[in-house]
Amino acid sequence: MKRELRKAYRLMRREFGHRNWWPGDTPFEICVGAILTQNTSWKNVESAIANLKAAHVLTLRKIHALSHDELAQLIRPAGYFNVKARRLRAFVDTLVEQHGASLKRLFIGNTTTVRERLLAINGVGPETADSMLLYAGGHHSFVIDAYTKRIFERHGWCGNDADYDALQSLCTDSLNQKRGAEELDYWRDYHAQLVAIGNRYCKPRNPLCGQCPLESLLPNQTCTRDEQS
DNA sequence: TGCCAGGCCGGGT
DNA sequence: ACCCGGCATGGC
Repeated sequence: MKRELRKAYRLMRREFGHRNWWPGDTPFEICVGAILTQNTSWKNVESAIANLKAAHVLTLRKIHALSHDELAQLIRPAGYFNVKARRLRAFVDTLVEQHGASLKRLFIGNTTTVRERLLAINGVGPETADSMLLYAGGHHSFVIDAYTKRIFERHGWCGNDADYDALQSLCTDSLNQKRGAEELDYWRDYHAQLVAIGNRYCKPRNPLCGQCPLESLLPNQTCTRDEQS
């Protein structure tokens, strides 16, 4: 199993090259993107981010100063704009009130502590927290998402009942052969590769297309659909 | 046209 | 401890 997961990376990497992810010019922008992309396609998030940039408000202080309605309208293309405006505010409020308006300070400490800190913010769940930790904070915290679950389940690497923590443990325990910056890059790119696979090949209702680089890892070539049971 | 997208929260059992 | 409805736009 562990070997399978590492082999999967080599196959994806061969197909896509190093993804050099996450889209975002600054750590703060990455955090904003992490909240905006909740249950939403990245395309819509790009347009919301573009609005924030065009309005020159993509900074901690500026967002902090915006009214709810101003913020909500700017991020409208990302969907759930009222909810997400509230969540962005909760995030920047916490930064300002508890961490001296400094992202850097938010990320100081061991990964477990910082993760708890993030999860305590209303609107920041496991995936959002791990995305911030891994891509903005430089912490070794593996990101699990809907793609990860779908791909792992399809390949028999987890059951239908696997929850976030189970999948994260699986990844962490299987992909921890490297150290330091090398592992950080590995985990960042691994998740990026899964997203690429998910966007390209592993859609919910799509059968296998015969093109997916992970196809050779399937336990049973005759099993071509998600919903077998 | 309906279904889906890189979740998370709050209220009800 | 689960289960579920709600949240909303844009792309195919």
